[in-house]
Amino acid sequence: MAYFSISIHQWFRQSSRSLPWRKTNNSYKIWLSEIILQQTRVDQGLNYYLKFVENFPTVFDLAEASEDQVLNLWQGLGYYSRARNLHFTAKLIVDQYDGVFPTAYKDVLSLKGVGVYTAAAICSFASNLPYAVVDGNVYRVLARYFAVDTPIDSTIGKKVFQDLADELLDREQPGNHNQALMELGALVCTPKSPDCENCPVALMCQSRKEGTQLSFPIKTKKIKVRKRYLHFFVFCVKDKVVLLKRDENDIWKGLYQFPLIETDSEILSGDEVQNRFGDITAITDITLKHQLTHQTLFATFHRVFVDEYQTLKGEILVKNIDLIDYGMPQLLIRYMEDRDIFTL
DNA sequence: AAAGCGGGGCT
DNA sequence: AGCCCAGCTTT
Repeated sequence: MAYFSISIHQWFRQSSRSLPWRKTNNSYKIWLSEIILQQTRVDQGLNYYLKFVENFPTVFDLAEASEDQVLNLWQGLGYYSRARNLHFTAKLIVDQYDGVFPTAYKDVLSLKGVGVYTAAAICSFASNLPYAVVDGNVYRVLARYFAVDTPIDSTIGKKVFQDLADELLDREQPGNHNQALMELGALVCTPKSPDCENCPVALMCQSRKEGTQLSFPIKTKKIKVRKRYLHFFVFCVKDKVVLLKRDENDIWKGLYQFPLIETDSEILSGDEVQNRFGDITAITDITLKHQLTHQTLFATFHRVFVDEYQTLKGEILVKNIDLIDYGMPQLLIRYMEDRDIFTL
């Protein structure tokens, strides 16, 4: 076997973290862990994984849950389409596969929320099938090891790195090989300060020879952040508040929020409030800044105290103590905790 | 091919 | 403030 694979295997046996999804070959649990970990650090996803396994021990339990329950449990983890697709796929596996998680790569890849990385991960971890994973860690490790200057965020780059990973794959134990490669990226070949002194393949690492580790991997696209101004109206109706579900293709789809007026600047005119809600007395509370990857949100909260409220289409009245059961954006959770709205 | 989608940790 | 994370879907 090749130097690279032998070296990372040995390192992996000695230095890998003990993680719950590595102790099973239950493809349901492996699938669950992979969806949770998409674009998410292990430290952040671990508790969610434990919660989900506890609440939904089998795919049948997940399929029987409501989407609201699943989103509520997913609350705070971000990229909520993952939760909606997870639930959709659980129902599909029960309906179309009698609850038996598919094994063949093409079947796994066809599942909603499963792309080429996740399909390769599930197939190699659960069934030891020879598919090479390419995630953010793999891009970084391979780009540095071979000093590949092809941008990873280009179509050609994706192919170059997938081909490289395919060639490098240890076909005797693809599952261990894939995990070792990713673990190396997560623990040693880290983005900002790689621990080359303790890297098992430092001897043959091309970028280390050149001292150019930090210039890899190459990315061309820059993140552009747009500003948004959100005015939330917290209608307090005795011991209840008004919520509605976000159903647009926008951030937080599927989560619940307070009635909202979005504006082009921080200015909200009285006319806009009048047109939307009629004659109300709103007390402007506070503006919170909330940073998402691609958006900077300025959320101003207005409190409206009324004895009665005629709900409009899609709106519901929820007791404050029951708010905990609704999946809501982290920004609103933060506000409600600050104002003790959960217990009001 | 490019844009859109969260939240948190690290530098 | 910018970058990155066990990426995928939609446009």
